[in-house]
Amino acid sequence: MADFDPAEDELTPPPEGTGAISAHMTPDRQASHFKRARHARETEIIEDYVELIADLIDEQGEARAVDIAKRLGVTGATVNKMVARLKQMNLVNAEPYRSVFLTDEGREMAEASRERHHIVVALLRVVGVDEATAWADAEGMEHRCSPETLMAFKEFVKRHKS
Amino acid sequence: MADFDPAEDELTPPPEGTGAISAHMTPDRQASHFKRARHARETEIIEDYVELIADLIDEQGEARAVDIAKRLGVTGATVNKMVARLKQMNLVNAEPYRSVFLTDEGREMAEASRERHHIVVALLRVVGVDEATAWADAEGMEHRCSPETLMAFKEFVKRHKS
DNA sequence: TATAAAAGTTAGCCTTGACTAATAATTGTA
DNA sequence: TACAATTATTAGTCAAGGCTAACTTTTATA
Ligand SMILES: [Mn+2]
Ligand SMILES: [Mn+2]
Ligand SMILES: [Mn+2]
Ligand SMILES: [Mn+2]
Repeated sequence: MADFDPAEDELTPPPEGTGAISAHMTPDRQASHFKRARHARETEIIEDYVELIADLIDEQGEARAVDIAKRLGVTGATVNKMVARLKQMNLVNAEPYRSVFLTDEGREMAEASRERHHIVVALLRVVGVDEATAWADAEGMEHRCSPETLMAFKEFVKRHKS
Repeated sequence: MADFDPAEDELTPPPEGTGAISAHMTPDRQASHFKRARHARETEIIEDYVELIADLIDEQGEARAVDIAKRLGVTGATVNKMVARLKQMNLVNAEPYRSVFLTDEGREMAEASRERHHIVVALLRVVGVDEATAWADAEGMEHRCSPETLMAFKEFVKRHKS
């Protein structure tokens, strides 16, 4: 952790040949892309949990561990441990044997995740991906799009929604 | 590992409300999306190593551990351990104190990864993402697009290349 | 050709995010 | 209200993918 420092993350122009390196893509800049990618990997699971907890609360009135486990396809033990982490991070409130609730911070993250998720699905649909595939692929892609890219997706979708 | 079985991975239609579940998005289907996503996370780092090794070989004639480390932004020790894993997986050939070479299988994976990487960048450019952001975001997104989505991207780019 | 610098290796540590198995608490039902 | 079924918790295990520090080998150069 603490491997990625946004301050030194200057976005990098593209290569010219087949490989990745050119005058614009120095080893250092490429390394910063990989660091950014590793950072995104770290937050992705947290985001999925929080978004799913919000979905359960909104759909069923509460988020029980057993339902979280069912929808994520993991065991209850895994959920239990992760909920403890989310609590530690002040994203949820949880008491033993009770269901899970979002803090204000958690709710905020959930809404943001949900919006990104939907933008990615919409973009995929607009460029011709079928609905089933769009929902499947968005589950991973959503975590790897920068705000800039999401904004571009949003505007592109708006222009091509017809 | 071995958590994702492509056979039972039926692609899933979308939700209707705000949350994720509807008649078409059952808990089971949503779980299969998450499993697919976890599977992609597992292979992503392997793909980055192999693609980078190919880049180094093509650009510099050989892939030395020190250069792999520099471009990935990790330590030499990390590269050493990972190269041992790649060798185990029959993706590279490597001897102590010598640089790393791709097996036929490794070269194949590298070419495929490279192509996906370029398709994703091209798609992002077409929908209005600037070049620097496109290269940064593609580093993560490239691993999370299904073949169906990549095909859609490819065709969309072809139609909108002008 | 010595010697210093650079590169590679190894051992040991850490966190994350899975798992199983055993146990405990809660909830539904006869 | 008992008791069974469901749900939650805890303890222990594991692999992946990072790290540092110490050491060895190779390579470059004085
Ligand atoms: Mn999501
Ligand atoms: Mn997701
Ligand atoms: Mn790539
Ligand atoms: Mn990548």
